[in-house]
Amino acid sequence: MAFKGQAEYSVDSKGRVAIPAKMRKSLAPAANETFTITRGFEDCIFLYPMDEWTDIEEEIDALNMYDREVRNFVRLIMRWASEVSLDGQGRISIPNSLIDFVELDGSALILGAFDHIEIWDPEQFDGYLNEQPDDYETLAESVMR
Amino acid sequence: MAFKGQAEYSVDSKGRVAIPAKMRKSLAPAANETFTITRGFEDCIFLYPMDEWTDIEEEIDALNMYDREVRNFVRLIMRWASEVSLDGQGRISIPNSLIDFVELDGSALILGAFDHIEIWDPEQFDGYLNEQPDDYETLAESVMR
DNA sequence: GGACGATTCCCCACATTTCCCCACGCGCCC
DNA sequence: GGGCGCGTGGGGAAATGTGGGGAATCGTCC
Repeated sequence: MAFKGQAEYSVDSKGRVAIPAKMRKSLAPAANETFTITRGFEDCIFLYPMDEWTDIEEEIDALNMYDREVRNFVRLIMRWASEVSLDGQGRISIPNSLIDFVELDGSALILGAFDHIEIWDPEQFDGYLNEQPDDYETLAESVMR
Repeated sequence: MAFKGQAEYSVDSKGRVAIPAKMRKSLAPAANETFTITRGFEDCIFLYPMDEWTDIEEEIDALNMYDREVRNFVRLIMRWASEVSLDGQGRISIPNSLIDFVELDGSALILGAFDHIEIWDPEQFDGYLNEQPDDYETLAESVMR
């Protein structure tokens, strides 16, 4: 039940974005139509269904908070995080802080990314693709071994 | 039910600060709407819900008080500590000593930091962020392995 | 020992924001 | 071609953050 596909949807004046119906169908019942939304890597937003996020929390819980680097990381990941649920129309509302952070204005690119969903500003994503030094085939060789 | 998110709220003339509703909902019933507030690491205030603080007390209890370093640490952490409870409006009042210590004036940044809540002076937090040598992605690579 | 003052605590009221519900139109699928 | 599902937009009600006031408590000074 992994998240697949992409779609470009509008972000309305209230910061709401629809989650594609196909991705909604990939949601485990245990997720209870609820996500944890937070800052992603490389200037995008991560959307973890509740059941997946629980695993991440367990990993964080196992860290040693008396380590300075751990505190830095925990502050960065948790300060952007919040819980969001689907409304009756299958949308979530993105916190203003995250909209500013990834510079969303008007439209958003929704990406299925296996265990989570990503939200990008379409232009930022174009820029990200162009920055990639390695092509698809080279990446596959080095990652999948 | 970890603490997530951030908010910038005002500190009124009586030293009161609201705790964001979302964080209040993450409070375990066992915490009984009560926190232990104390000096945090890196110039901020730590706010531990009562149930989490119990764990810390057990850790401290296990330390060897005949060790000079242990005594120094215990003095530092305990001398700033006190118990605070939420009022009818979901606020706590911060002891004057801690307000002076982190140089709060007028507004405070409330951070969810997994097992506790942090209170920063907004400018101090900006300075802290700028001091960070590593970016988010690098930190994640070194911490989460 | 009593009275005064300062401080703390609790309650009430307002303004803003957030959330939830309803309604419309396009497009896809049957 | 018709119906149903899906994405989009707006409005009303409840919850949230903010400020102030009054009563009880504590400590201090006379």
